[in-house]
Amino acid sequence: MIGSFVGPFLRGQSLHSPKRVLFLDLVLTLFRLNGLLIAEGDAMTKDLGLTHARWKVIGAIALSNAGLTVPGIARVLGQSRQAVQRITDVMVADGILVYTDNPKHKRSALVTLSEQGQDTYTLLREVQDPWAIENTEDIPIEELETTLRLIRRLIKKFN
Amino acid sequence: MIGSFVGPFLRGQSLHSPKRVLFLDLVLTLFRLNGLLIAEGDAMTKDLGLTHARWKVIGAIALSNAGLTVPGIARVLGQSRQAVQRITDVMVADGILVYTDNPKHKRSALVTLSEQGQDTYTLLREVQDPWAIENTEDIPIEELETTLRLIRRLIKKFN
DNA sequence: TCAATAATGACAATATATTGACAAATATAT
DNA sequence: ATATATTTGTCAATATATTGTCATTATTGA
Repeated sequence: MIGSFVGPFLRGQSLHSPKRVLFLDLVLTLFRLNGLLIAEGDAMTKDLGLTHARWKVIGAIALSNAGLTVPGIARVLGQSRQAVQRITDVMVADGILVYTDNPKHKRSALVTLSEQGQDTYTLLREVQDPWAIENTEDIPIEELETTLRLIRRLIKKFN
Repeated sequence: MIGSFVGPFLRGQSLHSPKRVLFLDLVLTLFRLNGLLIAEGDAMTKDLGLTHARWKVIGAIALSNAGLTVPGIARVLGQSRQAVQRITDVMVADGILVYTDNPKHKRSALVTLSEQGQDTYTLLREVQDPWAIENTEDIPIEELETTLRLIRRLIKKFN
């Protein structure tokens, strides 16, 4: 019974097209890597008092050129804005983040690093940079670019 | 101050090496895609009474050649075995999964699809296959292969 | 074989995330 | 301009996931 379905999207492709299998395999593999990356980050930041909910937010802010709002961070991280709001509220209370005036929106503040937050980010970079360099040492830059482009392409589809 | 650190891992590479930036960018992008994929799957399986915690388990079992135990599923999904144990217990109670004897381990059962579970999987395939084909239509198979190989390579590093 | 190490199930506490709802602010289209 | 749709903050309920612990089972290495 499995595999007997032929729907309107097939457009002549075999249901057992290698691309289909490849893609489903990729999805499962991405879930796994996601978990491992979180574990890597947590291990890396253990001494900094960070959790993945926290260093993800810091990373998102740091990598953004313009400022980010709470929903903006949520979009970058692929999470609900409520989850991000929760952790940013805590981080503001802890003095790591600051809500600053957003000229483009009356209610939706920009989330920025406090002085303490910038210090934390400096410490984060001190472990993150060597980690990033170490783990890409044997990977050709072309493959990284191809992968990033493909991931972005998928994100565009699912947005 | 940021960027002034030069540690033992650099091995002659610039701290601002494009690979480093590319990689950190990739990591953030993977987090985002992870969230979008979960949203895609949830939307896709809404009518089947599945949640991402559930269809992930079903997908992991379906894509495995040999049988999988609870910790095995957890490894494939990059999650804690306790989280998987929780959801498989519920799914067994719901009649979707069955714990079957594991010849290789006295206590750690193999998790398999019940008859109802196989029916559910058939329905899942009926939406998942067209989805997979549709979303890879414009993507060259070589890029999918390169990406999957790179993701696997990273997984191996972090295992 | 046998001691040491790792993996597993079970339970509990906690953290994180989603979903739904509603009012206020913003963006969009006409 | 103005009506409509979307976005956002907030609160609450619920789902999902991690972490820690301990006894039991498997695996590994000497």
